[in-house]
Amino acid sequence: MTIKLYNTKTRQKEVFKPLVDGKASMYVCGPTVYERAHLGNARPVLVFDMLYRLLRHEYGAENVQYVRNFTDVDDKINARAAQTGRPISEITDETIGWFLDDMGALGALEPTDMPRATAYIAPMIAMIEDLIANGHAYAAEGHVLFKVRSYKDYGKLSGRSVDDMIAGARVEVAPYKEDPMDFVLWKPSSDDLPGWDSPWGRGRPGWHIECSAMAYKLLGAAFDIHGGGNDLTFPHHENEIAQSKCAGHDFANVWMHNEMLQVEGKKMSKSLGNFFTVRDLLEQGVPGEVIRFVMLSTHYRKPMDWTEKKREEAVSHLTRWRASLSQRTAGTIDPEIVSALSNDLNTPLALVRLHALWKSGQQSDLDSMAASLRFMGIDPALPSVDPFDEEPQVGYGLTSGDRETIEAIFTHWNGLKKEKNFEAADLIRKQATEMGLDLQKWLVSINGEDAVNPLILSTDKLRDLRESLK
RNA sequence: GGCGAGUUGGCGGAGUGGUUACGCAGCGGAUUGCAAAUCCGUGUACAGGAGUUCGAUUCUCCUACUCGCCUCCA
Repeated sequence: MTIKLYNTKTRQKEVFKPLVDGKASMYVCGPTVYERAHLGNARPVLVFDMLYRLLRHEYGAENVQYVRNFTDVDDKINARAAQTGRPISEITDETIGWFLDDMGALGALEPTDMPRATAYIAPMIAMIEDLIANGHAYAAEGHVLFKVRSYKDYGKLSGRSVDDMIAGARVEVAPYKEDPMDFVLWKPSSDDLPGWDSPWGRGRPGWHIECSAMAYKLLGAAFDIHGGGNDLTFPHHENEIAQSKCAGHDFANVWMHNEMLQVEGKKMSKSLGNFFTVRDLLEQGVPGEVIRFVMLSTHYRKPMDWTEKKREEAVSHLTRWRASLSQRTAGTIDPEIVSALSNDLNTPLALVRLHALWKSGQQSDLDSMAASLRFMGIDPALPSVDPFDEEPQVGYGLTSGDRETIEAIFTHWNGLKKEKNFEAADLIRKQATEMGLDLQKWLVSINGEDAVNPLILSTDKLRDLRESLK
């Protein structure tokens, strides 16, 4: 199947042709590890997870190399350490564990390589030395700066010129810079900051050099795809390109950028109070696959708006689909879905196809649907929409005690209906509805078993209602 | 100020130079103690203007608006 990808570098969709026939390589910028990943962090992870899955499907799992770094040296981490009094390594180790747990809950596969920046300081220093030797960088006052004017194509990826940017004048002016646009490759560290010995004294790397150095070490001088959020296009990726090209590397062939996430139509930010982490959602009882489904429902190059309504619709679809799929595992991935994904990751179109397969109801279509869902990172065999799952990341925060209580109420209600005592039955139903339990929706079938509609209930109120029935 | 993306029916969201997805909601019907769930039916929307064309929602230009990045937050 021909895979087409939109390349930021050329601003058009191109047929993907790997540098090495039958093998694909990709590098995706990973998180700076100092706190829980927020929902916006999850978007590139899921976008490139889908790409990774598609490439594995096309070339075979053993023929795809996927590198995603952890930035574990950064001033934000230093600040967090200073503020909490905890050692840096403790913070970064813990955050990396969280990140992998949270992304795993969203069904993201782990990349083949997950390098930590601090393990690649020597290659960074070597690369910086090389850049200085070739006149692309200079040392000044313990800093090493990249000479932006020495790379003629600087600004090409993001479509801007150095002169335009100077006009914009939002650059840090520092006395040691020859040109205000020059960016830091290496900076000095005081004794209380992490640092490594270097030809320029004890210091630490600037942000951009790590990706150039790690991509070179792990993927070589040239590789196929480089990805990340579109906020990274400038300056991060522009700077990566400048460094790597000036070091004589061909670097990435295709550049892919996902659009940003919004929440109810607004940018997620701490000041607006709409900032939340993936873990927050999971703990509220939103299953990881629901988060994934919502993410898949918008094309990666369009802004993704996370809304309560979309969350509800995703729950509804997955619940219904699961009821039809139960244990089906024998199918093959639907070709139309592969085709949709191969066209620049058209995940919304792939979901449309899933709807069609579901609606058909044919055994073979349902088998194919199950296989396709699994391909897209949603396991149809996992009963993760079970509201009684006590693990909050896959359920709705209800306990088995709640289950027993609801079952008792439900049985009682059904008994009254069988006796044609509708007046009493309706009264119970009304009481239940008032506390958030919709008895009528309770019969949604999941895997052939009765289940409740995903509602957040109060355990105490449930108990009260049950008592009142006795 | 610079750069980029976008504007599709009530909402969400694909796509196409001519036959106009799909989901949700709504409406009508079947079913049902009522209801839920399910099933059947139902929706000619492509920001505005100009141009190219036999024909444009789809291509070009302009205008308006929205959003993002350029600044620690992906």
